[in-house]
Amino acid sequence: MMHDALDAVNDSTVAGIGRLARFFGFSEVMGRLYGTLMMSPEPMSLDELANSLEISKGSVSMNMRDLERWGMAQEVWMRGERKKYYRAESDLWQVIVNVLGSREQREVQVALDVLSDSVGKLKAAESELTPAERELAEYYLERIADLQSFFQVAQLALSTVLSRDAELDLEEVTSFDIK
Amino acid sequence: MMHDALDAVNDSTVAGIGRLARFFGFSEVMGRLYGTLMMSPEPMSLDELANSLEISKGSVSMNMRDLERWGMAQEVWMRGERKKYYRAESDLWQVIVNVLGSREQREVQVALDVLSDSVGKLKAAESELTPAERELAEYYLERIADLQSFFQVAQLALSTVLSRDAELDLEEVTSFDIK
DNA sequence: CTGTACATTCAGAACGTTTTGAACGCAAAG
DNA sequence: CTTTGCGTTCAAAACGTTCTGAATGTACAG
Repeated sequence: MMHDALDAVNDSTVAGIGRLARFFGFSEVMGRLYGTLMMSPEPMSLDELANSLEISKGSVSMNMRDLERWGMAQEVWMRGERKKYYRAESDLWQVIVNVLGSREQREVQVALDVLSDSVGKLKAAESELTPAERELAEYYLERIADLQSFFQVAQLALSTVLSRDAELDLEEVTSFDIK
Repeated sequence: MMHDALDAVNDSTVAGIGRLARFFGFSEVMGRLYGTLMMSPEPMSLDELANSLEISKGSVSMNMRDLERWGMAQEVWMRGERKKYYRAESDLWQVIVNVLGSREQREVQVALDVLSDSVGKLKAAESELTPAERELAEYYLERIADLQSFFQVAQLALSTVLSRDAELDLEEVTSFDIK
């Protein structure tokens, strides 16, 4: 009923975003739902989504909840309708900021905490160590210092990205007009 | 036999790197192997690794091959030894450059290729479309343009990071001496 | 209050991934 | 040539994750 090319483009975009989602540690279904919404001019109901992706309504329900949690989709109230409708957060930079801000930043912080805890343990135990153990402890401290530097850079990079105005970046690059 | 604190630090570091590996889309075992090597002052043999992590030799063999492919570990020839020994690539920036350079960059390129293919399809089909379909095609082109901008920024960011001297970044931040 | 139309939950099934260990290959030593 | 010690492979098993669909919850309409 609809032109083949439209279907094909829709499918490959949805598949691509699904792939991307998986790559970033989300479920593939989440990505496909997001892609489907993004390619729909109108908000879609749970049933429409389940139908479009040929998955169960239960799965749609749970995955849409996750998408909402990540700020990747929002509920839309359609007057006179009892169904829930969703639309994709269309500002991709907002999505990135949401994910980096809550997930990645927390991850880095946990890593740094574990490392400084380790340093504490090693220093506390220092006096009880044999000379051979002490040498190993020194080695551990060096390796841990490397990891700390690494995560500190990551943290700095994250907060830099997060404090930037996303719109600006987008403008800059689109104006390059790379073919 | 070894002091508890040393064991505890080793374990939590190995676990942390395993967690991180999983987070970045690698297998957790790969991360733990890398962590174990990084925390070992001496190169380790497959048997030592299998023993240390309490996993099968087969698994160690396969995962070490992957680690080598990613440039995260290197084989070390010990003279007079028939065993293979490995050491971790200790420059974390080199590891990042390896991964971003081969994996992420390819991923972005694939996405961009699919998108421009879609644009081609839509333009080619334009003349065969009904007015309603044409409107949808326009909408698709807008969304695809958004995605293209997004991936172009990603590509730009990647090549910027990759062309930088990694050592430099590390210095900059360590000199901040963030507590 | 009852029926209807939806959304949500969750146990079990389906599925995909990872691990294991036995079999095999290979090279050095005897 | 045979044995020994190691690494590699791969089919089967274990495991973890995701999906399904029936049961349940919820809110509105009549």
